[in-house]
Amino acid sequence: MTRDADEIAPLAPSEKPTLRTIAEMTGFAIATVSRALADDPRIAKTTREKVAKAAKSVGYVPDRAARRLRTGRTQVVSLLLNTEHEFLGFTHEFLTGITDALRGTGYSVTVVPDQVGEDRLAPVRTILRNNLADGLLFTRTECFDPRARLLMESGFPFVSHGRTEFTTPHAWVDFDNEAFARAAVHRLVEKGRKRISLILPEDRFTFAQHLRYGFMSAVRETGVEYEIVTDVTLDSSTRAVSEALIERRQKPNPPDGYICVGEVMALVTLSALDDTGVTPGVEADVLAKRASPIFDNIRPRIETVFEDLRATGRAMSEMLLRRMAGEPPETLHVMFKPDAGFGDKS
Amino acid sequence: MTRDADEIAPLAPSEKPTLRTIAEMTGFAIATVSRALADDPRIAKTTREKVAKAAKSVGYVPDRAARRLRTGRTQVVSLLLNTEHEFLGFTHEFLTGITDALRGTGYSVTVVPDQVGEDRLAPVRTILRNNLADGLLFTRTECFDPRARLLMESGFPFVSHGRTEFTTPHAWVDFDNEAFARAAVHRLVEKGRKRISLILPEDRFTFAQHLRYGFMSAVRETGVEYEIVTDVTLDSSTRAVSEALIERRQKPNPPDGYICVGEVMALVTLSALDDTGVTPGVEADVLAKRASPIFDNIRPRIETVFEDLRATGRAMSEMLLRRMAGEPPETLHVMFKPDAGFGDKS
DNA sequence: TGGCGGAATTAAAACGTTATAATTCGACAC
DNA sequence: GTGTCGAATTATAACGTTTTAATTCCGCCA
Repeated sequence: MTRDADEIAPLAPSEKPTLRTIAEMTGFAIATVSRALADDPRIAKTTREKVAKAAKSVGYVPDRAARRLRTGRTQVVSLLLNTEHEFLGFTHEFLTGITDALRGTGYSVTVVPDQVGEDRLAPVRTILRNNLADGLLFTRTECFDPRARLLMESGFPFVSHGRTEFTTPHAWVDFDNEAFARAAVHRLVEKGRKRISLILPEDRFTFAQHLRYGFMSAVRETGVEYEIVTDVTLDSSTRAVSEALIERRQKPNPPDGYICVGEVMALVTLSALDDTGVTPGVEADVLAKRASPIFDNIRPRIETVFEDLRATGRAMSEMLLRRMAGEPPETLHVMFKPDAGFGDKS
Repeated sequence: MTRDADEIAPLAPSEKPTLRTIAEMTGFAIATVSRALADDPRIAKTTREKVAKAAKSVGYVPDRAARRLRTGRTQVVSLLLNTEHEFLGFTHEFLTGITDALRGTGYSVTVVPDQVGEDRLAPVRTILRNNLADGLLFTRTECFDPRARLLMESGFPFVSHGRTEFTTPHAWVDFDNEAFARAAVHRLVEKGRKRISLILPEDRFTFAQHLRYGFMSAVRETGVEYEIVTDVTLDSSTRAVSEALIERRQKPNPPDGYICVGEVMALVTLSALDDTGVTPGVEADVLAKRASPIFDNIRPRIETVFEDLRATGRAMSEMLLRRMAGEPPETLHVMFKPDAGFGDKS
């Protein structure tokens, strides 16, 4: 109506600006403003510019609830976070990578607890049914992960940390645990170790298979003796692991090389060795995968391979953004390789 | 219209149930259903029951976007999470406590990065302006924390981890760092240590004051020698801290007692001692505050005090719920005390 | 018989968007 | 002049709630 002048009307006192505010300022209809802000080419360029200017001048930012109600898109990404085990740097690094990648995209991250013991599907179902997110990230992937299956069936965008054994492709980011295990065995043999011990995750996790395969094939290649600790897994309590390790050392022919998947295992192993009077680097060697830079300060120094979880979180988020934008999952995966060799510095 | 029968109509195929669905099933109006579900006493009891039953039978759950649009409440709690420093167990434990306490309340947690280096207010402003949450949690509180100030001015519910020095009351949860520092000094003196070293957080953080005060008063009480490391703070890089510690040991009259605020400092200190040929427990002692249970596996064993961050996260969330429900902040605070004394087991 | 009060329910508006389906209006062809 | 087309804009409905302000209806009193 009052669109004669080229000037935009001054903004109303101090109410939250909405499309209507801008419409009144510029004299255009709400629908036009909405389209103009979406940069719809069907709106005249001059109009778009005028609207953009007005929007900026009042600091307009679209109401998420309204947009969400209308479009059904939440602008939220959910992270299924394991809360029962110890992770040291894991959670922190991973989360940092995720928020890093999502910065400036308008997406926010919500954290949803994932108890491996309980029904891992429950939180996923809630998210799907209540439409709480546009995409999902999760860790600790199982070979036939029920979450992955449900999400694939529902056509819901997700990226898993770790692969599955499903034939249908989905987006994933993984660390090459097979290569890690293989390299660790070779390195220990190189150091003259004769009997190598490994603690695995529970079998249902995909990376248990990768670790086992890498370990076994390197063991066969080198002919070194080996043992895979039974009774105890990566998820056992530190106390249980510690007891198992100590008990083993009191029996004949104990291992002299230890491969540790993660810093918690490494610390437990080191303390168990210490408690049984074994000096790492002398009578035995410990090799570990670690996610936290702080490990440089562990004494005695041990050789480690660094899994960059910040980069992992970043990669997963970027992938999820692409999935949510409609990109098909076929080519969306990244495998992080262990760095060239072991070393306590890198 | 068809409310003659007492039976509720069978639900429509497989669409997302809404108030309208239930209204059609029961024959009541949407408004009635809404009220009934809110257990409004102005609705007849029998009606409420019938509606509840129908809602349950179709698994109705209110649409968050719609509710949010209508009421302005987001059902979201935001956590300002520091992403630049190393925290080992901190983030994981803290977050676990939060999700724990929020389970079943309908609130979800979003994680927002908080870079101490950058403008710490920016994320808060965004949250306020865009109405992204109903409440806020943050850590690493400063004496005159600008975030706390802004939030108090805006009347926005929040709980800080750590106190401020503002006169206006606000909700907080804190660990008694003063008592920790005091107890640590006394314990070291008890062990026969003569010169005690402490690394503090940057001055602007409130807990720096508490630590300093506890430390200094115990030092005066006992008459022990002391030094507060300059040049370096809790937030310095591990490398810088390590170098400072090592350098100090090469000068005359080095400390023989170290108080470490957090496991990162403890590890760095232990490794620095090791690197300079000092055996903890013999020529020097290290005492630490820790947040992660894994520290039991650190060798050499050191005495620690456990700050339960899971409980902290839980307490903060519960408090925030009460704040969001309108409870005034005056009485909302909890101080966690260090456990009775030092010990490597508890 | 008429009116009144109160309990129970409901119609309708609103929250701020987006998308569908008009509507306007000038230009241009016939 | 009439008709058609297309570009630009707009009115309107809808998303699923909550809440204000009716409306219905019954019993009861005068």
